[in-house]
Amino acid sequence: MRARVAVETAIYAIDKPYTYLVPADWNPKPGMRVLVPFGRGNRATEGMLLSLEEGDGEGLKAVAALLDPEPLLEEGTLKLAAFLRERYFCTFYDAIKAMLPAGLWFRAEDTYEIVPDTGWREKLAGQQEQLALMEAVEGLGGSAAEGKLRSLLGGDRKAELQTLSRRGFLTVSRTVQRKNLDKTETLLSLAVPSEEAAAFAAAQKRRAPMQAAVLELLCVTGSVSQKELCYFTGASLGTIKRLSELGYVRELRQEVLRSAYRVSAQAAAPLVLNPDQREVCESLRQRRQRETPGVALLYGVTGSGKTAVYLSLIQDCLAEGRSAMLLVPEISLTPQLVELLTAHFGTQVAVLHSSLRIGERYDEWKRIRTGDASVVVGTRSAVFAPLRSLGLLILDEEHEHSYKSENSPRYHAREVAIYRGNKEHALVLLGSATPSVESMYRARHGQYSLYTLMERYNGRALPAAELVDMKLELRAGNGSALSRGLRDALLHNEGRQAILFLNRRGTSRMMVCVDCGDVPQCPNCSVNLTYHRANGRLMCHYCGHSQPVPQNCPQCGGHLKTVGFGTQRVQAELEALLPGKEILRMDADTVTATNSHEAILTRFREENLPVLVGTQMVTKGLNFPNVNLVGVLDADAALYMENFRAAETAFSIITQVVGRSGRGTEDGRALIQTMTPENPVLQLAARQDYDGFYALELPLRQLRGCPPFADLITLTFSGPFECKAEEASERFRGMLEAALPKTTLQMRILGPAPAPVARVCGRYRYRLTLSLQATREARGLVAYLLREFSKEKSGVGVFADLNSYE
DNA sequence: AGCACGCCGACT
DNA sequence: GTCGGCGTGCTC
Repeated sequence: MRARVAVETAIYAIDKPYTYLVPADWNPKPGMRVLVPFGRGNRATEGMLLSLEEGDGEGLKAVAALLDPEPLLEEGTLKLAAFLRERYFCTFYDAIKAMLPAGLWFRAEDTYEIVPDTGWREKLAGQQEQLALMEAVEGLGGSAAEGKLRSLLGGDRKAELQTLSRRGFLTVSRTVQRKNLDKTETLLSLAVPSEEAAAFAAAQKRRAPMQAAVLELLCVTGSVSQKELCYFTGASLGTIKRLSELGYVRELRQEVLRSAYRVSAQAAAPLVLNPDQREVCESLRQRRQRETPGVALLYGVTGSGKTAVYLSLIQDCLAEGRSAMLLVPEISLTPQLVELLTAHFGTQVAVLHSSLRIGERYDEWKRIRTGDASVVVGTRSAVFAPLRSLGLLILDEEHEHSYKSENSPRYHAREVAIYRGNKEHALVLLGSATPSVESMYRARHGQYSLYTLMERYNGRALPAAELVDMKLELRAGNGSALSRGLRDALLHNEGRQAILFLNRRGTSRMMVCVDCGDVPQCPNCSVNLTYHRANGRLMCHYCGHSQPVPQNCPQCGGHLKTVGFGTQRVQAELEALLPGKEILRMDADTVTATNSHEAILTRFREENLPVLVGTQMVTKGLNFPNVNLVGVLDADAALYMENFRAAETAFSIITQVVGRSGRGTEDGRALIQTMTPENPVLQLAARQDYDGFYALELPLRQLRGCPPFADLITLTFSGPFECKAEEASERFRGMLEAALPKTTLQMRILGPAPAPVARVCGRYRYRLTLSLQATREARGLVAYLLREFSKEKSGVGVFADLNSYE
């Protein structure tokens, strides 16, 4: 038998199924991991068994070992990995690593062993480095793992170790081990009838009171975990061992799951749907019953109750014995949603997101796989959750950028959800108050079905939003962050609350020299260093470079001062405006581990503080019934981004924050401060006019050859020399232009141009952008050229990104 | 990307 | 002669 295997170490240029011989009496199945010899050196390498075929293995290497007793991936999941590989220009292993929890991975390590009687001591005389290495191995008992040597001697000893093994002084062997083992606990129970145990306990009471206590507890409870038993009785492990030896107690090892979330304390309030919601639910329910339910877009204004629709549909799904997933952009911003789901569905809910510890994540994954959990709520990567008989996939806030992965595989969770929904006959429901232009286009052109919820909760009207011209404020001598109108509104808002939003990309701070204006830059990247208060250091978000804050400006020796992104200044202005009132601030500095996003919002609501000022974070979160005033302090910031989605993002953010106002009993008000009040995107956002925005944006997308009319493939070339990176992208353009006439493809090629962040980790980056229909043929051509390019060994790396958000 | 093979200069 | 530096080409 022969096996087709995807190999872990294969890079993109050589990634393909490799064929190996399988020994006759083995029982391999597709989806199992294997160990195979790979490359000239026949290094033991992890691989994934893709398929099996009949035939002899003439001239083939043989699979060395099966690593899994049962398949880890099913047929469908293997196909999904192939889909990711083909669509997002990644290797097979990149794809499966994104799909599986980290706890499953094996770690390979080389162990070096001294070959006896080689006379290495004499032959290496004078070669200090190598001699030291050999002696270190000898000191460790003649055999040492690479990691151990590295920590002992420091630095990378790979080259020297290789030389020593080539010269025959050392042998190398490879061990492959699971990184995270399943957590188990020992369960104890009585090994004898309880009467007998009780009698023994009574007899032992004087001489061995601990033994008696253990047995008495076991008589009452039947079986208890060893940890709990020790905790409640104060017994030591020795006591238990002794009882086990005496034959009174039986030990049983059992797997336990680490769960990150506790079950909700309160029971769920029954779901009450208004007539609109009920109608949408009913219609979606029918759609879900179809053989191919397809994709539905639920367009519902802020506060129209999309969540209730989600819950109702999930409920139905479970009642039918099918499972469901709910994806959210960022779980830490939506703790109330997780709470709501656990209140309704209890332990059936599994939560998956990036800040879970590896073990927790792995355990949630296992609960899903075994069917113990049938509702998954999670961020982007939860779209791969191994739910069986999936009936429903929901993407809440489907327009959010966090659904797009920024590293390989650069997938979009929406696209993966649609793929899965299609294959597994499950309904995909995209929800948003400001749908992405792509999704709305598809909904209006019949590719998706469109459902609308226009009625706001409690029938509240949308807040009245006004654009405030900040140019006029400046002319009137008001240089502060708050316009006169906003000051006035804040002063006459007695007893009510206001949210002020400072729209800055990112949420970080930097340092600037007050004398020469210099801003410390990262030595490796073309970005400003950001100041981290927690460790008092300047750090780079791209490469991780970190340095202490300099005493004085490195350029002129002047004074360095941190510049907040303005929230601090606004806070000070507000304190002056409203003396004696506490002004709550929420940004990267005030949100810490102990003072969470949630804690700040809770204080705001419960203490009825007058003003909350903050960055992006204030746009998401709980509903505040007492907020009747919202201020967007610098609406322009969102508009000036290099991305074709800038307008969409700005519209969405402003609409969201304006929607925070007037959720209670009275109608709200919103003031949007801008230098360009004539900007149509801002005007439309102020009117909450999504349809108007869509009508404005769509023809621009068509004109520019952007989604939904065409796909964009971004090719990024990076290398240590700027001219080489540029030259390489120029050459790639030439390769594309030469290949195009032989195809039926149409494409527009933009660039080369320096990437928005031109240097990262000391590597210069250039970009080509292709505007085309990303058909199979087009992707195939790009993939082919990427492989050809990599073979050139130009010293320039390249990656492709389909419909990038960067 | 690794890794081995091979050719060439330096040193024993 | 032997060792190691670096260029080249392949990975079932």
